[in-house]
Amino acid sequence: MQNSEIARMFEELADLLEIDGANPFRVRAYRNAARTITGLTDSLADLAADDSCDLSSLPGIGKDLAAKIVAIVETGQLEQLEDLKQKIPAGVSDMLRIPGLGPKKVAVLFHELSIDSLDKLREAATQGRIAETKGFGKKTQETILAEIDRVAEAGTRFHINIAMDEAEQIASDLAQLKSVGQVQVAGSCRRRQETAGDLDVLITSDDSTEAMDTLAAHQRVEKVLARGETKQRVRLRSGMEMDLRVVPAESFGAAMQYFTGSKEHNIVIRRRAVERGLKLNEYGLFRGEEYIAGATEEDVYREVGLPWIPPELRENRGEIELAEAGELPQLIELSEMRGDLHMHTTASDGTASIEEMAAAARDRGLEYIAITDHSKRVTMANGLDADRLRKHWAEIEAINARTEGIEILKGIECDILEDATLDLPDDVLAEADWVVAVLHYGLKQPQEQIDRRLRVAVENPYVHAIGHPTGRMLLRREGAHLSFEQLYELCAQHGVMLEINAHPSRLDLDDIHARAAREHGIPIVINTDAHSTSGFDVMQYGVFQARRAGLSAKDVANTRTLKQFRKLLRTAK
DNA sequence: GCCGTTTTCGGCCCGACTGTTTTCAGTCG
Repeated sequence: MQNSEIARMFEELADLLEIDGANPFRVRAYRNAARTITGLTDSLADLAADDSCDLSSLPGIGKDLAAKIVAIVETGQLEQLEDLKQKIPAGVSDMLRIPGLGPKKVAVLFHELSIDSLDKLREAATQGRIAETKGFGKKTQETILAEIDRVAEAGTRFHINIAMDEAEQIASDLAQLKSVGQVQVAGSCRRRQETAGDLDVLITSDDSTEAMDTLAAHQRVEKVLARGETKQRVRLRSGMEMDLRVVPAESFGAAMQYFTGSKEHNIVIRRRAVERGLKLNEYGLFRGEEYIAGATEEDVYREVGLPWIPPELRENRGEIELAEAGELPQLIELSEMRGDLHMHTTASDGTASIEEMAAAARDRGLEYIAITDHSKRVTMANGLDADRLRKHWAEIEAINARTEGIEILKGIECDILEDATLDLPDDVLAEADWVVAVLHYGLKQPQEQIDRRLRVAVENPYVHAIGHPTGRMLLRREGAHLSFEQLYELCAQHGVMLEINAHPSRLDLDDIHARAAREHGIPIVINTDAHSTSGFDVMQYGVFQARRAGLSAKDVANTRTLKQFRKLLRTAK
C-alpha cells in the first residue's frame, strides 16, 4: 500500500463527506491528513507495522485517523469510505469538477434530480431541468453545458515551463501599461511547483479598467470568465485559467504573500497573525481597523515574527519552524551550477554533435559536462552497444583534448534491464568517467522486482548515479513503485548519487524525495537530460525543484568545480 | 476530526464574485 493510495482514500472520503453535508471542519481534517501523508517520506505501511511508532504524532493525525490508517494498511480499505460509496455513487463527486458546482449544489442535484453521473447531468441540463430547480437558474445550466465536455476529458494541469511562459508573457505585457505599477506572478508558479492548475498575476493600479480591458483582449486569452473591481478571471487559449488581481501599492506585499500561498502555509501565517491580535488579508495586516503593514512581503513576515520565507518553501512542511529558529537554508541558485551530467548526442537520439553540445554548454557558463548517450536496450533511440560506445568515447576524448573552456566526460546512460542486470558489462562500464543507471522499461513490475533492479544498479562498483529514479512522466504516467527507504540506504552505503532530472515533464526526484535523500547524506545531481543544444535551458526547473526540497549548493554535487567533483567521485565509491 | 504556555471544549483563515435572490448562500482560490 503506497502512501499516495492512502492519501487518495482520505481525499475521496472528504469529497463524499462534503456532499453528505458533514461538518466542514471534519472534512478539512481529512484533507489535512491526506496532505500530511502526501508529504511523508517514510512508508505509512511500514510505520503502521512498527509498534514503537505512534502515527498520531504526525501533524493533523489524531487517535481516530491513526486507527483508520492502520485499518487501511491491514485490510486495504477504509470502511467509512466503502459505506459512503454505497450511499453516493462514484459519478456524483465527478460533478464537483465543474466550475460553479460545489458540494451543496451537487447534493441537491443528486437528491432531488437523482443525477449521479456527468452523462445524466448533461441530459438534465439539455432538457432544461436544472434551471427549474430551486437555487439553480439559467446561468448555472448554461455553465454546466459549456463546461461538461472539457471536464469529462479532465487533464486541467500544465507543466511548469508552459505555465511560467504564459504567466510571464502576460505579466510583461501588463507591465507596459501606464496605469499599472508593480507586476508579479504569484500562485503555484511562483512557488515553482512542478505543475500548475491555474495562474495568478498581481498588479498595483489605481484604475483596473485598462489592465482588465487589455487582458480581455490579449491574444492568449480565449474568454473572460468573471470580472469585478479587483479581480478578473480568464481562460487562455492553452486551456489554462488565470486570475488577475488589482491591489493598491500599500497592499502589494500582503497580496503577494496571500496569493503566492500555499493555502496550508497561509493558514499557519494567518493563525500567527490572530495570535498576535492581528488580522491578515490580501490588503494588509490590521489591528482592528488600523493598518500595520502590507507594502512588502518582508513587512508582513516580520510582523508575525518571522524572516521572509522563499516562495519555493511555502508548503507548511517545516519551513515555518526553520524560519522561527533562524535556520532557513541558503537555497541553491541556477548560477551556482557548474556541470551537467546527463545529455545525448547524435550517437543515440540527440540532435546535436558532441562538439555542438560542448559549445552550447560552455556558452551557458558550464565548466564540465558528461555525454551520456543511451545503451543498446533502448533500440528506439539507437542505443549504443559496447563496440559503438568505445568508439564514441574515443571520439569524446579526442574532442575533449582539442576543446578549450570546458571539460567533456565520457559517460553512459546505462539501462537497468527488467531481469535486474545492467545493459552493458562491467569491463565496459569500468572505462567510463561517469555512469548513470536508469530504469526505462518494465516500470510496472511489482515493487519487489523494481527494488531488486535498483539494488543491483547501486551495488555495481561502476555506477555513479541513478537517473530519474521513478521514471515518471508528469501528467502522463506514474513512475515505478519502489522502496525509497531501501534506495536511500543503499545509495548512502555505496556512495551513489541521485539525480533530479530537470526536464519539466520529469522533475524526478520530486522535492519530497530529494529532501529525504539529502537527509540521508546522499549527494544530489541536477541534470538536464538535454537532447539538443536548447535542451540545456531546462536546468532552471531542476534548480527550482531542488529549492523546493530545501537544498543548498553544497548538497548538489555538480555545483562543485571539476576537481572537487572528481574528488567526490573517488571518495564516494 | 484535530488541537491546546489562555482552552480537554470550542474553536478551526479570509474575502471576492456570481447567481439567485431581494439580502445572501454557495463557490472559489
